Amino acid sequence: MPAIERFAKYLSENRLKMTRERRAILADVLSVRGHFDVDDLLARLRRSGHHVSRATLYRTLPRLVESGLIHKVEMVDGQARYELMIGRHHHDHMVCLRCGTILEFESPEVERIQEDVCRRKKFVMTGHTHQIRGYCVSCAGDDRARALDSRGSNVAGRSRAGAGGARAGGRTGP
Amino acid sequence: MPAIERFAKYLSENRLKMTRERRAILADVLSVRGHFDVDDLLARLRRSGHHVSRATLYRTLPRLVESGLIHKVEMVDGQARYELMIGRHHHDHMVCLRCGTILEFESPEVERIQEDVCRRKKFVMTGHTHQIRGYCVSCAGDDRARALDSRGSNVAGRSRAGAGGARAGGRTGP
DNA sequence: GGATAATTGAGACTGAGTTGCAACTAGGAA
DNA sequence: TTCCTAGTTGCAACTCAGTCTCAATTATCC
Ligand SMILES: [Zn+2]
Ligand SMILES: [Zn+2]
Ligand SMILES: [Zn+2]
Ligand SMILES: [Zn+2]
Repeated sequence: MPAIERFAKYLSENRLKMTRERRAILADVLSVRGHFDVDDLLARLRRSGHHVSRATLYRTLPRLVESGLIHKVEMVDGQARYELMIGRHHHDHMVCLRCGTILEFESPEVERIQEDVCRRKKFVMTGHTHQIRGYCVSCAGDDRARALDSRGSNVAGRSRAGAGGARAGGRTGP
Repeated sequence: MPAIERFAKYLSENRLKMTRERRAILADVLSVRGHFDVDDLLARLRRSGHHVSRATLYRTLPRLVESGLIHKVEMVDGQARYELMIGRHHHDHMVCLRCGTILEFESPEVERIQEDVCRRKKFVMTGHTHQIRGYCVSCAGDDRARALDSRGSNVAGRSRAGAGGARAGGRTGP
């Protein structure tokens, strides 16, 4: 089933409306591969001439998540990312502290162990977050790398471009 | 080596000073078992008659982390926790979405797999975060549980006591 | 073509955490 | 011990992601 149709179905099933804004957001989301954040999305929307307010975007993303079209990646650095989940299945992430690159990994073994642990502790798991921090190939070996994290305030190069005005930042994740 | 001495060593090695505030914070941190957040700590400090500003607390915690005495647990819900690490080793966490209880687990197997993955992707790992969300024994089976998370905005019962004034909240994490 | 409930945008607000700055103080030098 | 200076503190203003309020707008059902 086409994404737009799937979203429409989800909406009508929940007595929600298919608005121009929601259509624009979905269209944009479908056009990106990889992980993106709210600012990325907003910048692209504006560039393509759509007027969607930040509030509306923040209100729509959870709908797209609930409809199963995208997935929210709650980053520990406090900046959530999203990714298209159509035809994909669960995986976890590795984040480069210098360039921001996000790699993916999956391990049925780890998933199994998680369930074992939960069973043992009688814990009902509803979700999990598993992120590896460090430096990707092209950033490792760099001077700035090393040290930081593990012990110490692990906050390194955020990709946030300084930005000029209040919240106009245009980011373009690698 | 006693904690206070270890901290003093760390401080002098870094040309930092052992102030009354730092001593009070360390003493308090040493008196707690389990995971605590900044508000917990601040409330206890005030209760025990110490005047330590929020800013100072935020400035001191990274020092305690760097000295290896405590560890920062970056929660995905945006509220960092800390825990004493003296005589302990690495572990990860399970967080109850209803009561806030934090359980711990450790799996050498998972840690090994992580390293394998990194080796394979030529990623230099400096740290990781692995958190399982769900419901603990006493909260599972409850009505409010179920649904939420996994798909949908996984935000459930934060332990935050309503609190009256601006930031006076007294929390007492289980 | 309405009626009506959902939606939108703007801006105020929240909450965790950070920062600039003037006053203060630990701790080595004299 | 007294001085001197770099480090420290508290406060308040600020940042930043995200949420909320509310009047105006609009999709959908009849
Ligand atoms: Zn996983
Ligand atoms: Zn991914
Ligand atoms: Zn681990
Ligand atoms: Zn722990």
